Amino acid sequence: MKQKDQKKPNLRDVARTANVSAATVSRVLTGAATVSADKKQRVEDAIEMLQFVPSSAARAINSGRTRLIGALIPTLDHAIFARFIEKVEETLNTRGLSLIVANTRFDAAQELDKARRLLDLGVEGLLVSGTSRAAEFDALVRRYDVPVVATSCFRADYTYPTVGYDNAAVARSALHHLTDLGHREIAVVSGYSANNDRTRERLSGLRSTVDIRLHAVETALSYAGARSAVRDLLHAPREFSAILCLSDVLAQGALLELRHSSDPRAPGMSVIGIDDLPSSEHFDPPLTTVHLPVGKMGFAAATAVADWVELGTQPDHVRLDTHLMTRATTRARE
Amino acid sequence: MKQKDQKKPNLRDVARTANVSAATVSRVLTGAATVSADKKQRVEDAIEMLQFVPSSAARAINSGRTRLIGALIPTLDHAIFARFIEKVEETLNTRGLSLIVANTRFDAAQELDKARRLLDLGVEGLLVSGTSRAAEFDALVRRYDVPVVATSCFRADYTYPTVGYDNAAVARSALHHLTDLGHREIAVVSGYSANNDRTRERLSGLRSTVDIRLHAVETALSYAGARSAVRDLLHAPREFSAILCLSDVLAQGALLELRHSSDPRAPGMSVIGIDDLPSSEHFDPPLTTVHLPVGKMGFAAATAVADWVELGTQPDHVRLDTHLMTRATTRARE
DNA sequence: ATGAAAGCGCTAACAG
DNA sequence: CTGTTAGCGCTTTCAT
Repeated sequence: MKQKDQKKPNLRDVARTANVSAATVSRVLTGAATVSADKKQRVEDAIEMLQFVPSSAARAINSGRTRLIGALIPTLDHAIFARFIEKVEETLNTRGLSLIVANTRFDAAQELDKARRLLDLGVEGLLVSGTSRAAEFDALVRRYDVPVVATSCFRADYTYPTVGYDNAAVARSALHHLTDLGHREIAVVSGYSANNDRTRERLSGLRSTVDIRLHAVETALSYAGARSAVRDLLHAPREFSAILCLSDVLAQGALLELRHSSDPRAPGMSVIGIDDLPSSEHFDPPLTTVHLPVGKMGFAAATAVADWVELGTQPDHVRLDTHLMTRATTRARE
Repeated sequence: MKQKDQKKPNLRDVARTANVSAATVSRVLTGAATVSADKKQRVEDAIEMLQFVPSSAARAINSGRTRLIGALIPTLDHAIFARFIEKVEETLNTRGLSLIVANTRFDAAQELDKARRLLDLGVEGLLVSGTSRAAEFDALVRRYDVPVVATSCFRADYTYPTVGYDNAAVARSALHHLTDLGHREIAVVSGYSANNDRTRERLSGLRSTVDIRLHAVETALSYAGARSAVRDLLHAPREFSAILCLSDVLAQGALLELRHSSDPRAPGMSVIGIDDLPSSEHFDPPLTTVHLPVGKMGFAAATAVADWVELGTQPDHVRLDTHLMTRATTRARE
């Protein structure tokens, strides 16, 4: 009541009101050192009465820490990334860190831009997706000297530790499932590979196989994209008895198109996806797909950066296991 | 080369190497005042050679700004929230602000907790979802004195400005569509309302209508939840000719179950959703639903906090228009 | 145009 | 256990 309420009170004001030194106030704030119950009480009362809130900036300048981690992800508009980020946030929080998200829209230039922003904001670590980025990225990171962990892939030889699965192997396992069922002519539907190295890795895993005729098409990563791709495929002269979709969204879209289609091959067509979205299990029919442990990946990636930031030791690469979920959309070639 | 490379260089080091004062360095950093081309060049060279990066904390302490906005959202694991957040991030970025996300898992206690964290971190504004929150929330916000904008709803009488649509009206418009088609006995499938005020608002919009028999059930907000709810509904003695789902995930799940079902009523059953997920249009059959402009909402909400933070003027409530998307899953009662 | 000096709000080192 | 004294790294008057 004595002072004007115009200015926000600072620690010194609290000290004054509580009749103690600034150091003592700081002590009760950090909970670190021992303070007599009496003074502690007085300080807390003063804090309450002045409605004091400590300045995060001042704390940061002294501790040299911001407790912020930045994540550069292509988009949140895919269940798979959203789930990942959700788990990252949760894990970081248990480590006392907070998450700043930045969408890059699958664009290296935007990624670089946002990285600059985040670094400038003082993030203590960075999470990135995949392994292909702008040339200036490394220099930037070296300059700011912050830990960087790459996710959604496993590449023991990459500049930064990777946390993910082997995309080539994943695609291969889907392919093997189809070939084991006797399929020899297979259509491959993927999102555009130009700006997506996960897609490229998966495609490369496929290319290395012989004796099988693959017919690959790229389309927009959506139901609509998949439907039109499958429609085109069905109209093309090329034969195929199975469709390998490089992600579940595409596989679900393909399934919708096949059901809709009057093509005689449609009912018997095998379809397999990659991701194992929550919805895939309950789709009709349940989608055969390769399960990718995104939740685990989020946890592992967050743990890796957090450890690196806190302990200062660069973490190892983490390879996550994936596995085939055989459900109802694949069958032996007739 | 002279000094040991162990410590990170600070502005003073730059000043020394460039043979200018700290003030001058600060000037070229902020780009504010005029500095002679010569000195400016020297400073930039020094910055480059020392690989100097300014401290965000120090900048923050002086400017009193963190440029951080916090968003408290239930989950990222729903397309609808993910899309919203994506747009928020994008919009905030064009305003020079960054987004810290915190998931609350539909839990008021967690929301309060995370709000505390965010505020403590120094966010300059907060985005929250819906209108029901912990009692202590308001006091917390008042104390930190930051702008708060509530989204996903429109409530002109709420404590904080709201940016969203009228959930009761939305549900009502879906209902009207069904009643216009002659349906009189309608099953209503929703997520659990206990922890979700959007769901409660939608339900309340429904309750206020007479002459129609509504049979409401709550279930998990997923394909699986919807499927089991519809299965139960079909087995129950209660009759109905249409299913009103309070969100598209549920409606899609219901459709899957109906297709799967051998119940004679299944093929003729009308189904309507709310949300208009991107996938709903391409679903088979295309889902009739009420379109909710989440992207616009993200933009509007971000703009509202950003304006409030920058200009200091509390924004008005924003009511977004929704509209019925009549597609293939609803038909006149036979 | 430029530098000296005075902080911003807090924590930490050091006495006592 | 507690206060005093220095800063942390930067921006900002205020002279010059």
